[in-house]
Amino acid sequence: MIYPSNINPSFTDFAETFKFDDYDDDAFQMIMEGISLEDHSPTLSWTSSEKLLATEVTSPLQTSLATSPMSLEIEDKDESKKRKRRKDDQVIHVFKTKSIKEALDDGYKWRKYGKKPIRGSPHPRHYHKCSNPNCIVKKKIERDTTNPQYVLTTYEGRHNHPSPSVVYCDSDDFDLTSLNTLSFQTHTNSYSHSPP
DNA sequence: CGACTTTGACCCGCGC
DNA sequence: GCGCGGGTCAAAGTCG
Repeated sequence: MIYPSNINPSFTDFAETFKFDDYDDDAFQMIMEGISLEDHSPTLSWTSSEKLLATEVTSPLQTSLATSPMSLEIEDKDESKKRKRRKDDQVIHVFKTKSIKEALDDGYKWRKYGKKPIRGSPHPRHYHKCSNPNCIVKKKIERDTTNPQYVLTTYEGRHNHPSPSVVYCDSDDFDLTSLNTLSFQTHTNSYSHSPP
């Protein structure tokens, strides 16, 4: 089974999303495209412009990584083009999230350092850096031009420190022992994440 | 007062 | 070489 290991909302937000009976009324809708709210068994589907390059996730515990962007890697044409100008070991993650809010809580602290109007889009792009002085991870946030309901969040690099607000899980369904090592395969490399 | 946001200026890569 | 557009810097403003 493939799980969207996401993405941005803090685990708290993520969990709450699945509890909403009438989520349309909530100011914050975070529904990843393709997630079934009925059976709580998420499956993935992405827009045709995106190619899912990492597909295998081993357990529902992936949802516990909602606080961490080190998960799935999605490549679209533009990002692939831009990547050529980046360092070889640069890791890019693009997440598409249905949300009214643009500033989704992913558990890390970010400092905004720029905002630019994007040609062809009525919505500006926001630039953020990780607030940790020793961490060079960057995040770009913009609204999907074709569907403004969605927010595209692009992460560049990997955090070299734990999230200041990690919540791994609080459900009986989760097997904590599985958290020791979670591995992912991307098109550029494979890596694993061990929680602190 | 420190942390964060805003915003105009600047830098740089790319296409022509 | 030049212009355009995306990305970054840094000073000023804001907020708690």
